[in-house]
Amino acid sequence: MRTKEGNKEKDILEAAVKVFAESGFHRSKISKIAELAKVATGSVYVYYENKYDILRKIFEKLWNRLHRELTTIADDKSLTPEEKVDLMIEKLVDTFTEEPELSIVFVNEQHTLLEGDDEMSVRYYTAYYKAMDRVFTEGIEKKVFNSNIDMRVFKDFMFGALRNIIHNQARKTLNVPVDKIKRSIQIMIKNGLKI
Amino acid sequence: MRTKEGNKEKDILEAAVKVFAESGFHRSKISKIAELAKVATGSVYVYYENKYDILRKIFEKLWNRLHRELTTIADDKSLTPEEKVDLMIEKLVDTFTEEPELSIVFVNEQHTLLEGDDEMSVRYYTAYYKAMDRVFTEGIEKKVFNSNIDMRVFKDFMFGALRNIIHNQARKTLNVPVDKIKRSIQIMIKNGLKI
Amino acid sequence: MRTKEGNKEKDILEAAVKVFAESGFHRSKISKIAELAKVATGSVYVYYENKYDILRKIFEKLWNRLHRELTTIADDKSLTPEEKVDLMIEKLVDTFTEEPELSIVFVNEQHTLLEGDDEMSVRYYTAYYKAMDRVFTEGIEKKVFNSNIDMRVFKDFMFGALRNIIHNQARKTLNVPVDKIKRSIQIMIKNGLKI
Amino acid sequence: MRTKEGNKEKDILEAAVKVFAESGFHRSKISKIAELAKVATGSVYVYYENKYDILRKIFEKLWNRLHRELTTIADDKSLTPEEKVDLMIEKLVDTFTEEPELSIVFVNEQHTLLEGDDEMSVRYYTAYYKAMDRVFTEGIEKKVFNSNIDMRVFKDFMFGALRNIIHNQARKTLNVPVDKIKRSIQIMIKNGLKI
DNA sequence: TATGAATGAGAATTCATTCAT
DNA sequence: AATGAATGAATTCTCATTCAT
Repeated sequence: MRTKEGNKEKDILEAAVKVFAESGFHRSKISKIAELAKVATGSVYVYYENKYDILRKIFEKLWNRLHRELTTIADDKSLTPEEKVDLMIEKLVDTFTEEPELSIVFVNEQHTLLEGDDEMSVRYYTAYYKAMDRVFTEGIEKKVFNSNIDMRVFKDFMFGALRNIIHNQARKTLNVPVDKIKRSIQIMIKNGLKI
Repeated sequence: MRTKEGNKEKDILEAAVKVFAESGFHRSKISKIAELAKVATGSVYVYYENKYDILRKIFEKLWNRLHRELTTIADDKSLTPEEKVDLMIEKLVDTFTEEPELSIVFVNEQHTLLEGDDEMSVRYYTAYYKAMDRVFTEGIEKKVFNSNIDMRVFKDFMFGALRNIIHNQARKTLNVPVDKIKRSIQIMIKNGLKI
Repeated sequence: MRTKEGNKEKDILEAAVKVFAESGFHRSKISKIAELAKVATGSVYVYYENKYDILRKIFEKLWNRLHRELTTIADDKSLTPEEKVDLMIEKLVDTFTEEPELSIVFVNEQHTLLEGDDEMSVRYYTAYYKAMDRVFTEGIEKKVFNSNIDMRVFKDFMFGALRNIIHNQARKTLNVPVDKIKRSIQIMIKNGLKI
Repeated sequence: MRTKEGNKEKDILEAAVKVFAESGFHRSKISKIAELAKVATGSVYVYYENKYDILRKIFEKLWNRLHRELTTIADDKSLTPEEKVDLMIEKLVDTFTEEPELSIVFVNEQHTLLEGDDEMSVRYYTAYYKAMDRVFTEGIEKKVFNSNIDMRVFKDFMFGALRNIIHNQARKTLNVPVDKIKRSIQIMIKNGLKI
């Protein structure tokens, strides 16, 4: 039986996530990715322009997904800003917890991506940060969030915090149940450290 | 005898920070580092075993410094846990703000380091996280910090948040006055998002 | 698919024999070997692990051949020990005379090989010396060879003598017709062996 | 106490023999030789032009010694040709047995020497082979050696045989008492040479 | 499309040699 | 003479990419 042709592109992408997570982008060999995807080396170039293009596609796919999900939450009129923050944290933690290898690549190769292509970082902020922006701004307007906090700092803060937790979770450095993680983050973000 | 002229060892390390920050570890050429340090290519190998060894030394030096500074704060008996957190944030933001290139390398090449050498990550947690541990634990004991927050999550959270902010600041992506950054973080950490 | 064109593996090996004979192993450049084999530098590494691996393969091939040929003679029941010695000398002189460059490499790089890999020298004695052993022992038993001669000394003696003659012949230092060489050696070896 | 200055030159040469024997000429580092000679790297160049020059001096010294000793034997009018051959073998085996490292260098690096300098090989034959020549010719004239043996083949034969035995003895591959070695060689050479 | 053999540019590293002291 | 820090030329090997089939 011949497998569906349409699978090769996906197989390669999934193999790449594994290999990039394991060895880092620069140490990863195309031949290794091909082997894992059960495809010939040359076939990789049928679906992707070059090695860097594979990385770009990995990020694009993930960003699109996150954008869609976070936007849905941000735009939900039945939720308060606080509930939105809660849900966004939950969604982000879940997404990366389900695909640890993807989250490792996402964290480790962010700068690899940005070094190569600047137009990328623009889309990234556009697609990914905008939803957070809106929730934060809404919270300020509704006077439930502290206006002394700079919005840009908040976004980077929250994103960096999540990133690191997710990453250490994926690398098995941190070993805390997912629910405990979510709750801890939610408390810190919303209420801070203090009782 | 030809005695040591100037301080080549230091010159090379500083040049490496610049080059690594600019191009990333893997794309950086030893020849470029040597050129910037005004030294012959071969001289790099008089002082460092190989390219990776340079990176290791950069991290070691930084970790030692952070360890010393954070420990001093954590051990200061005249301070409350809340004041300690404030000071630690201030110290970290200052340290990296003063050396943006160093902070870029610190964030971007963390995984390059960990891939190559596992014993490294142990020292890293030991030297760097321990101070935060103590302050957090002290806060819980003195009932000023929320015991529903998991300590490990807190450490990764705070570190990741700081890391990302510092990094974006260094990359000029974020453009907020240092004081505003510090204050925003301090509020979020201590009081959370809510008013 | 791009199928194998010609026999690059063999071309590279033959080019290597020429280059090693000319310049010695350590002074030989892979690029030079590739050039002579009409192949790209990188192609050498498709077929051989590294430079040293090429040398190993050269020796392996030769040893296998000598082993086969000498064993055939040693096992021939229609021959007396003296006739066997005669034939072995003839075969060895012929083999190396036909491929002077190979014989130069064989002599000059023996120690290069042994330095790098010890398991090699074992195979070498096993495959190569065993045939001589048997003939010598047979001659002692049949009382046609002098038992005052130590077998190990005899083997090293005969092998070293042949090696040097062959080598100088190949280097054009010695300039004696092949038949004269064979006859001279046969007289020396056999009259010396006789009781 | 300061050691005699005159020793450095000798110390370096002796250290070089050890290092060359251990690692082969090309893999040997000047720094290693200097270290073993308890001398600074730069000092090696006070006494020797370059690495190759050290090797040359090692060979020159040995050749001079062998030349002197073999010539004395060859010119001794109280000895028969057969006795001379006996004594020459004894002298050669003794010389190399006493200094195994020297004999390893002598065998292994012969071609290194010849590749670099052709004038050398001339001196080598002159100084080293001439004595053998005379004894062999004398034996033929006195009708005690077999005139069917080509003189050039005989020299290469004997030299190669000795070389290999000495070498394997030094490398501990061959493990036969020195007296047994001498006697075996003497029997083979002389009985083979007799009419 | 699919293949995998072939390519060759590129970079790290080594180490003999130099030279300022 | 003695030193050892500094040099930089030289070469192996890697691996993304191409291309003939």
